[in-house]
Amino acid sequence: MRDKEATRDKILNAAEHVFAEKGYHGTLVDEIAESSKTSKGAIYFHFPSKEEIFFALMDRFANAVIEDIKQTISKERGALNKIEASLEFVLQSLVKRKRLAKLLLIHGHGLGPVYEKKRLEIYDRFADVIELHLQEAVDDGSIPPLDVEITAHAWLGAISELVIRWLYTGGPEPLERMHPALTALFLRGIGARPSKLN
Amino acid sequence: MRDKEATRDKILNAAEHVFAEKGYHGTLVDEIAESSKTSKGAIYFHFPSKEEIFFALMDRFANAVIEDIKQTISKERGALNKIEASLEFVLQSLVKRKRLAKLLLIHGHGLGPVYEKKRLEIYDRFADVIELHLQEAVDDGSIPPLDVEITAHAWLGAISELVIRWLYTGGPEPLERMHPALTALFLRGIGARPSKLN
Amino acid sequence: MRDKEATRDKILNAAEHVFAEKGYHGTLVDEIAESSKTSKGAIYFHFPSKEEIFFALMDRFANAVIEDIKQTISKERGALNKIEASLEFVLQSLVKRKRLAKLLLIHGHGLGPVYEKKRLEIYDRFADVIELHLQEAVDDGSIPPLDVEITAHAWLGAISELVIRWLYTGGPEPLERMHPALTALFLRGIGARPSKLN
Amino acid sequence: MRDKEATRDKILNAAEHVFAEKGYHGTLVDEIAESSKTSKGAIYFHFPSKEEIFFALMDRFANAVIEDIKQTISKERGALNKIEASLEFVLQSLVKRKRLAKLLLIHGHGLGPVYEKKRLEIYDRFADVIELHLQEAVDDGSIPPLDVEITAHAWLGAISELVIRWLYTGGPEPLERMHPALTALFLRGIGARPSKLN
DNA sequence: TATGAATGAGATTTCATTCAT
DNA sequence: CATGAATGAAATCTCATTCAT
Repeated sequence: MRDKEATRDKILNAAEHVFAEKGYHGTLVDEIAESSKTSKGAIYFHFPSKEEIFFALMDRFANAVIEDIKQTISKERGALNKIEASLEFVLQSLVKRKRLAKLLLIHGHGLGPVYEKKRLEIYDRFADVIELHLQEAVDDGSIPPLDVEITAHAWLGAISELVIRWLYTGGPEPLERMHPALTALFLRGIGARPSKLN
Repeated sequence: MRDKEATRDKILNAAEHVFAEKGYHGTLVDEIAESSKTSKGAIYFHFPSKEEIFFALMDRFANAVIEDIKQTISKERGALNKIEASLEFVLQSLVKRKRLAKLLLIHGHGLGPVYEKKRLEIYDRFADVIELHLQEAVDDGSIPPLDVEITAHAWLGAISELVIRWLYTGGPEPLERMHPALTALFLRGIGARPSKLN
Repeated sequence: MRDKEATRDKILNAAEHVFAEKGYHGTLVDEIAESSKTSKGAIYFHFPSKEEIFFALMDRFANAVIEDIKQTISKERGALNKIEASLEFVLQSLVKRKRLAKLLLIHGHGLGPVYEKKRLEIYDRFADVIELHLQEAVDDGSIPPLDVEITAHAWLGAISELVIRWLYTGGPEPLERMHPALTALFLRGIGARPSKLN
Repeated sequence: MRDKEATRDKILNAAEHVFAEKGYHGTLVDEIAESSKTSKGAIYFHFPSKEEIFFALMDRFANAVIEDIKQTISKERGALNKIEASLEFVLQSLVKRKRLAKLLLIHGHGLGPVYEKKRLEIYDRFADVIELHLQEAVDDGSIPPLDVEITAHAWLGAISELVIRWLYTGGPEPLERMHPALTALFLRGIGARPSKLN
């Protein structure tokens, strides 16, 4: 029997390219087939529908990023340091994986309500990590008490918006300008002591 | 002339409902026709395409909100007060006009690049108002210097994300919980003096 | 507005031709569109699915034949005469409308269980007419008591089988040979007095 | 060799189930593979096509029934007795082997002309047996001369129709009601002397 | 022999837009 | 201005069959 996984991955990789370039509705299944050098039949053997290809891509992306974030965070000591490190890491991830960022942040919306639910799920997973460490920081007295859930989601929203804007306008200064400005905004926002601010 | 407007508005109102419920691609022109109790022919008499109906709706919404914000702000004295008032007002607007908010914040994305440009335009108009007053606050020494553009967009992103989340999960505490938490986050984030925080 | 009924009929007429020639699965909706000189869109405007076109055709056929039979029968006097007349008429109908007969008797089966239900429904309507007059004949003493339901369906089955066979083998003697043989078989079968038999 | 037969039979048995339930076109080769607990590859090793599986099934059924009928008939003395016995036997066979009966009588039609030819072939084999004995009965003066070919096929048609109807409506009285009614109808129809009728 | 992943021609259906009335 | 029947390009998905393993 031929290599099942290899084909599935070829499809996913091709889909990532095409979706990112043309958006969900702009992408034909035929294009994914051609671009993946497999066939429409192979696609429908591995995925029940076009939509599911997209969702599989979102999951793959979310899992990879979450995993990386946890890795990164584990190297830091102190809740605030962990938070700051993860903020930087998320920004870097999105910037590095432009294609996937476009998928997750923009093109998916074409799917309508169904997509939005999935997206919120994924954001929740990101938020969970942030909330965890915010709560730690509150508990150890590094910052005053605050609504960690709202804060986490507000941060994610801010990051999304700025990355989308950057993705569209193609500005040159993704990290250079966004990173320090956001760090300051976020850390001040939660009442972190000035010393944490460069 | 009267009737012309009447028909156009019937179409727009119906479209607002249907788009908000099913998303852009999920909405058939036939549905708008039926829901508006006019006809497909009438729709294509008043609008050149489905896309333009959507854009007209977004403009209608953006204009109304921007106008209202300016009104609100003009009553306040002091840059920080203006900022705080507008934050509250935007939240209230979005919460009040659920349907239109859904359109602007979510469902349009299906249109792809074309839509996103339009959306960024509208966000820019919101951001402009915020930036203006942030700069004022910096200039009069109320707050330390900061990147007003990034800050404005970060705020908008945070607000969007939270409102979308609320729109989808239907949580009961839109303003009650979001408003104070966001105010604190935002004002602290820009280094407003504690006295401004309740 | 264009003439709704005319198009619907054009589609139905074309479908009758094509289905009869190629069978249900052998017929493409494209072929019906082309043959009807309308368009695929028009077809799907008038019928929700290919299947429904077929069913509409069956209904049209059944209604026409039933109507004609009733007409024919009404001219005869005496239950047995009515029965004999209708037997002759059904045979003639099927022979005359080869195309529709093929549709009803043969090609529909391609639809599977769904079709069979519909076909049984139609046969029931035919059977009802026969049963009615058989019962009359029993009641007025022309023939001995018998199971009119079973008899009616047995007759229909016999006729179907022979017509199908004729349709396939293309034998030249449809009425000439089938009609007298079947008349004798049927009338004797229900115990009609010899005088009725030529 | 053992195993080869075993697999072939597993496939045939599974196919019988699935075809009977869903009709020819409604049945996927995958379903036969799954239901037979073999594989698509195995199916295509044993049969050149889906169609041939169906035909093999029909042959299997026809052979079994014909063989049984000949057996049954050989035990009877007198042409009319043989005829009556075979009528009863065919009914019993169909009733007993519901699934195969469905296949032969109904679902195959989906195959179009190809199938119908096959079906007519099989019916011819049944008809041959009937014709043979009808002719004998005519020859020995038990019944008046008649068109034995038409009669035989008319009988088969009548039986088919009634069995199909019973198969679909699931009426409870297959033999109890059908058998005596049909016997009377058929025997009277060929002019058998009253004494033959119970 | 057996497996099941892969193929790909082709099927049905959708839907924004047009246009005769 | 309004109507809604008609258009037709294009989209997704199906499934018998093949074939590398």
